Amino acid sequence: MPRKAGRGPEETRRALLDAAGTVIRTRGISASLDDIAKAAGVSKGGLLYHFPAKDALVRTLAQDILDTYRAEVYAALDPADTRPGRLTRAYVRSSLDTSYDEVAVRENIALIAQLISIPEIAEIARVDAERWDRDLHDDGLPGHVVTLVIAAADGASTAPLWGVGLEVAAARKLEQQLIELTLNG
Amino acid sequence: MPRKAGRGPEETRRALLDAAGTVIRTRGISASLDDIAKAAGVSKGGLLYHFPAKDALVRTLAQDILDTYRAEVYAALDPADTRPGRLTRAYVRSSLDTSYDEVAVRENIALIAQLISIPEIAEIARVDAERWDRDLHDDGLPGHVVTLVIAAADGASTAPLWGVGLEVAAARKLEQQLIELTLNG
DNA sequence: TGTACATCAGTGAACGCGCGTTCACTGATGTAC
DNA sequence: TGTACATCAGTGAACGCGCGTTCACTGATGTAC
Repeated sequence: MPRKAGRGPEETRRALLDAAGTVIRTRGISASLDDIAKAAGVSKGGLLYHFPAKDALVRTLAQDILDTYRAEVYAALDPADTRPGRLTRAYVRSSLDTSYDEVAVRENIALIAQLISIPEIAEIARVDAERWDRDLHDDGLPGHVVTLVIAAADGASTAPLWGVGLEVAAARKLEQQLIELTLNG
Repeated sequence: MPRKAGRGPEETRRALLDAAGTVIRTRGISASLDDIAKAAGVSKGGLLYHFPAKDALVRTLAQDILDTYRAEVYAALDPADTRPGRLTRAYVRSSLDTSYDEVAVRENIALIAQLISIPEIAEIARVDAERWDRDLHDDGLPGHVVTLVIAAADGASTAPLWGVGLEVAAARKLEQQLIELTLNG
């Protein structure tokens, strides 16, 4: 049974990446290729046609998640906001605003935390983190304000990883406090 | 070759836990029992005498790390400090003060992040996180201050996990800001 | 103090299972004429 | 428009290796008398 009717190869590839995300999120990084392939409706061989090895799949997945998050933050930029710190505020909103896809954002952090034990992926994450560092420090705010606000946003969005996330009201309040710090800091 | 001269069974057990920590830190959770055992100067069978299965070893390791961290924070309590928020300040100092064993504290976070994909350990971490939540909110500070300060401390100490930690000067400055927030908040 | 015996703290070989990777093969799709 | 052929997008069986676990065995330590 070759090429599934109603699905082009690019869609299969996308389905495999998505399946890898959900399966690894629940079963951990030791999830088998078989499980991932099945979740995408493809045989293990089919998976390996698109990604020559597990490493390649997982590397692509990590990069994809980081890119998606960056795109989300930039999409959260407020066009009406022209004051210094607008990127920082978008970052805060993306990290804390529960109206987004709260679960997805937070689960992705847990997923990346798992993938990061693989050296190649640690390197990918490092490059991404350095880019955030540059971009956020070019955002017009004093360094110590950026450090505090971003650390708090990261801490809050990483909290579910340890088992207890913020309640919605607390997250709203924190978001408000952090935004204010970027305006009066 | 039974019982190694100059080392009692309790010391062997401790050596196995320490070895598990360092080996898993560098090679990830998929590190083999053979590697861990060798690092502790024991055979694989010897390891399994002390810990009946890999799960048991890793569970004990996780609990040990969490307990150690808690003890460190409580040891960092300032006896001269009787104002509200003293535990929160100890938490901040433990997380950020680079004079402690900075590397160890931060690497332990990375280690726990890896272990947390195992459901049993996720549960252990959740219980621990809830206990911190209670203890910190009984510390005499307004909830929104605790949330902000602890989130920032967590975010800063988790930063190395993503690849770029704070510079020493920035960490000092952040520590100072957070302490001030607990005093004037 | 010596002896006998039980238990403790391991050793190291063997087993078996799961999983990543390879490979021969296949039917649909795209292209040339 | 039909036909021939190449390539694409897979399938699924087989292989082999690593790793967790089991197990028979062992020499040192502790205990009773």
